Amino acid sequence: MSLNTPPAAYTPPLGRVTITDVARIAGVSVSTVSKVVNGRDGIAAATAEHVLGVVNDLGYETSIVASSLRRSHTGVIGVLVADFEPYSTELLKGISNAAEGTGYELLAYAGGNDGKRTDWERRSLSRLGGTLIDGAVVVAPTASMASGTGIPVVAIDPHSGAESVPTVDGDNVGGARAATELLVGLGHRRIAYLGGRDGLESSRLRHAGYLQALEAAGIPADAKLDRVGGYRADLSDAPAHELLRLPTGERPTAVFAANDLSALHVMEVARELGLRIPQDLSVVGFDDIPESTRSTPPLTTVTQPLQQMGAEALRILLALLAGSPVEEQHRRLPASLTVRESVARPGGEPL
Amino acid sequence: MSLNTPPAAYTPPLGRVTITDVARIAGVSVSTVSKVVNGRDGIAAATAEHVLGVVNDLGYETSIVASSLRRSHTGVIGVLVADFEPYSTELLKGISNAAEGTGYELLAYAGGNDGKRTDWERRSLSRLGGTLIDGAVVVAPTASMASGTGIPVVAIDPHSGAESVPTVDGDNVGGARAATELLVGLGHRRIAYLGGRDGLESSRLRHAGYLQALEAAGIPADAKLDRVGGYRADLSDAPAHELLRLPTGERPTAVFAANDLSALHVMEVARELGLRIPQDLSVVGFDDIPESTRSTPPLTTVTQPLQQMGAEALRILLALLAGSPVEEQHRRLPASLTVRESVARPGGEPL
DNA sequence: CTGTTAGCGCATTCAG
DNA sequence: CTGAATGCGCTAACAG
Repeated sequence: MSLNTPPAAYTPPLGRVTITDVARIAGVSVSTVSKVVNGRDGIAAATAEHVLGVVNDLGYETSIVASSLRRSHTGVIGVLVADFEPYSTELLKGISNAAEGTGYELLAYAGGNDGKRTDWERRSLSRLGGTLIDGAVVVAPTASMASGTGIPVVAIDPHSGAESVPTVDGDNVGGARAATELLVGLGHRRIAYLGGRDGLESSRLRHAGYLQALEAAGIPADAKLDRVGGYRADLSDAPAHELLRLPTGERPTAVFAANDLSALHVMEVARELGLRIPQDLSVVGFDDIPESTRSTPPLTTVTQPLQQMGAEALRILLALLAGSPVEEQHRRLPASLTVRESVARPGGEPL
Repeated sequence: MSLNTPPAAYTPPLGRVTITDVARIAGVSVSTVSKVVNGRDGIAAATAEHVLGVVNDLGYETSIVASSLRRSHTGVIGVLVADFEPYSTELLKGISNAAEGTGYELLAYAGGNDGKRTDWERRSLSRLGGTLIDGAVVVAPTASMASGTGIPVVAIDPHSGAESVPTVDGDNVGGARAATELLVGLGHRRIAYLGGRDGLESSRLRHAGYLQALEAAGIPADAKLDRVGGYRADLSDAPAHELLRLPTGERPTAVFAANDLSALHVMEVARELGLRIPQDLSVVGFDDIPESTRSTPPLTTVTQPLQQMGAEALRILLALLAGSPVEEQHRRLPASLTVRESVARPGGEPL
């Protein structure tokens, strides 16, 4: 069959197989291959079959890059994070589960790990949007993403300030208050707070919950015990050392850290300084990442339904992509306290 | 200044800001903007400054898609996974840490969650490679990726059979043998095996380790106790039920599952069937994902240095990208047994 | 120093 | 039913 005979000028594809390679080997035009691959009709059955055979032989796949440049949609949803750490990967698991069976593929992009850049979310969105991805879930953006692109966006754990995109978060105030109340109830009075990243609404709200609980208990807020850990282990190192090196009598008997990552680091610093947990220091975190059960002792923390939050964000994004109006702009999921062995009464008596 | 006056035909950018928008508003040509943005020299300082001003005002970022189509490299490394689950996200954390400061950004792509497709790795590689990403780390590919593209590739937990790409894995045989020996040492004789995904070398090797340990102990292998769970909770459900519903006397007193995900599911099924762990059934997993400490009781498992494996894969890939010869084609990291509360002697006596 | 031209791989008109 | 032409946003030659 002459169709199967490669033309004289045939060059075996060395690197990536392109649509041109397929066309040349199949002996048809590029546009015919495109139509066959995309299932457009108006192609003779015999031609289609033959082309598909070549496609299969060569292992051709349309380049998402080239096609997205030309097309308006790609069937790919982006998940934009600063970094792949326990919090964002937990959301990712939830998003991934929820994406199953929707026909969309997932592309997670970490564009913030170069350090100094603060507007990674707008930057990433701009770099990928409009072409590569049809929509995006942005995790913990610290800046507005307005004017970034025209694609639909949903934010998880949004930044402070007005934002026009739908958001998903947990009950930050309630969770923080519950965590602080637990410590107060145990008899702690010097309860330090290791805050989150500036610019994030969750950071502001957890701080507010902490202060509310102190006030309700009649405990005056002490600026010396109120630090910022930036939600990260490295940024928590200095403030944790400062807090735990305060002279006895001033040193906190408990630390409520704004997320688990910084709480776990507080525990490390405590161990380093010879403080026993929970006898000498109680520690509470926020998020309940899987790692929170791996420490010794396991960490008491505020449980957020992270995977569910991710799934919810994807659900909203899919609705947006389908053109359905979004019923609620802010979806808040409940948080609950999970008590493990990192807390005790000030003296060290167990619960 | 006339340069700042938009030309008559000015249209405000609605969706994404393109290089053309910037050029038009800055009153220069597209190529001039390109040169400025990419820091090429041969541009008057004043022009550069002016263009950068417009770029900033408009929040322009070069589209990774368009530029990658033209350029040979993108500064982005792809991590290709079937799915975002605890195993792959743990690797992702390690890769992400190792990528910090290298100048590369990370793009994780889940192309296998559409179900029936088995050759997701070649497909994803073909869709992204050659253009979007400079190199790729492929997690648990079950098929060869040869001829997919021309970019360098490193595989973690590779498929069975000859593969030309460098690979990283853990000590599967040794780990599986240690796990089985633990159970044998406790006095178990009916030790079931819940195998991994066919096509993966790790699956084959863990099975081999299990059989080796049985043979060394003089315990005949029993086909009825040797099942396949596909490394996934859903695929483990039926075989787990079958194993645990065997009549007393035939029912295994211990299950060694090929990964933690299936081991955790075995524990769920056991609970559902009213079997107590570890009194009625001992369970051991493989991987030591963070979730393995969250179960009650915590799971005994074979610890693989997952994050380190990810970091190692990235290190090799970077060497490949830099053109350095790779010293070893197969990098195997040690595995060790981590005993938690999910195992006991057959009778149920604690350790 | 700056603008013009030519494609990267592909999908989409519009003619044959 | 199929092929040739056009352009997506961008960069790299090459002119001016």
